[in-house]
Amino acid sequence: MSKAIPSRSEDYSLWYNELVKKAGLAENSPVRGCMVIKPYGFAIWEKMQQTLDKMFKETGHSNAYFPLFIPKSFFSKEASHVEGFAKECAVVTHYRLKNDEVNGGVMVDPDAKLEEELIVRPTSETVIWDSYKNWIQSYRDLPLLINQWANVVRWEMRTRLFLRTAEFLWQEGHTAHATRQEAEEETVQMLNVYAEFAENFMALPVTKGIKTENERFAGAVETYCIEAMMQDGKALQAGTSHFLGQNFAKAFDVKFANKEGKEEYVWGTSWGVSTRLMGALIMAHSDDEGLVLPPNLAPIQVVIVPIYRKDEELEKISEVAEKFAKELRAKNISVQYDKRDTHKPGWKFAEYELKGVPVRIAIGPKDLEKGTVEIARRDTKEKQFVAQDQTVDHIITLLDQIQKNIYQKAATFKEANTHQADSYEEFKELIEKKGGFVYAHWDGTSETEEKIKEETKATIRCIPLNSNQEEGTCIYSGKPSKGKVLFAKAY
RNA sequence: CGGGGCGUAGCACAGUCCGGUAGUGUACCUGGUUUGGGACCAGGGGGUCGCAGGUUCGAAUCCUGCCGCCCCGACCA
Repeated sequence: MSKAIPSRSEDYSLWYNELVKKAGLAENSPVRGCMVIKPYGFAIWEKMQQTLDKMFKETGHSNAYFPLFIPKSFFSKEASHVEGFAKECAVVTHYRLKNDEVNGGVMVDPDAKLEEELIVRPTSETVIWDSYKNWIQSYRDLPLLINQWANVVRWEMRTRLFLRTAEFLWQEGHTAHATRQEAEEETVQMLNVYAEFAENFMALPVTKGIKTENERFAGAVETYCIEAMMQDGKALQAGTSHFLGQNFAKAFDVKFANKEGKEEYVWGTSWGVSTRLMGALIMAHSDDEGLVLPPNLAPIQVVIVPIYRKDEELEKISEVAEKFAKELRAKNISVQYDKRDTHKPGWKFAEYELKGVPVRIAIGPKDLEKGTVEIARRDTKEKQFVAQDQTVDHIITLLDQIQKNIYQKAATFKEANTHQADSYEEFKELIEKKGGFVYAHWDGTSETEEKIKEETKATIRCIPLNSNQEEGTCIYSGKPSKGKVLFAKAY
């Protein structure tokens, strides 16, 4: 990137957009509000998918797939669910086109109107619970632990690459349980899986918490979330896990016979993360040179660039390079040896920095002479010469250090931009001037939350799980508060 | 849907006020010299100036209408 990370939110948006495009992650599609994910961007997403999928399976979940289309009638069975999603749904009304004899081209065939419209899923609770009705009869069928990798469509008014697109890729878990307690435990478990993934793989420190009633998922009893801080100080909701109570079971009549032979409604959860995580990854770690990818998610962890004048030189360098590539791959490290003669070394250096490759090895004639290689790390941009016989070990430790360092840097930033406000004056000052996360007392009412949002644009991101339960008075209304909550401007 | 900005070569833009038949950088192609931080020189290809209509001898430029994109707001993962 030619310019430094901008501080004004408007400039930050442009900077972000430019980075996403330059790094070859994604681009705007001609289709309204949609994006094209390019191979390099998709490679990162695949890494995320593989990692999460493994974590889901380790916690006992299985994958399945449900329809893209949801009959309108399904959708309206859970009252608050419709209300929450009605405004942003794409609707299929016809099933055929025909030649337009008047204007040329094709037109929607008016004779092909569907009797019942189909909604393109904005989320799959309704179709899935409709199936669960048939899948669940007895307590022996529970718990039912299903996940689906899918695309969903939400007709958002304004879109932004990865963070909010009309169509996005995600994973949605939908589980059914015999008891309230078990469902609640599942909700928290999956929240912890997300937090672990964010922190250990994305190198993204997150705050776990519960959403307020205003921000709660439509149809949920309780919504848990993880909130991350971006480099402009704004908050980004990185994942949600919902305790659905018996709401969907009642709406879709999903009952089971318990051990005593009595019929009961099942208890549900749902949880999801999306390609939005890609946005989080980009915004949390990138610098003026481009992406900074944590080694645990980087499609290419190590790139080897030869520096040479003549073909004989390249041959000798390649021998060394191929040897390292082989040895590193044997240690499960993904390596790319870029010996293209169509680009010069300096060009390649800049290119791989833009793409966020964590480690670069450069090998030139000087290295052949001295038995060394030059190793550069992306996060700090430090370079050093390392003896060839120590290179593999060095890189293994280095990748680990980089992973930790990126996390630490983000954690330090989050810490430094988290503040406490004891009065509304102080609160407004912090939100306006410093941004970041602001902890403050709140009286627990939606009215106060709304007022603060109107006046400052800051919303309650969550009621943090690990918050100290100190009593106090609401900064806005002066009424009693049970503990501080997390406010921030959000994406 | 409101408020601002913008549509000219693959990309980034100048030219528009003041009309004269399209330009710069970059990318691309060819040849040569280069290669330890996005090389240099020479030559070359590529644009119905967003679309439609109007004014004019003549329109990227002026007028009218439409379409699209971006940023901010409302909505949201």
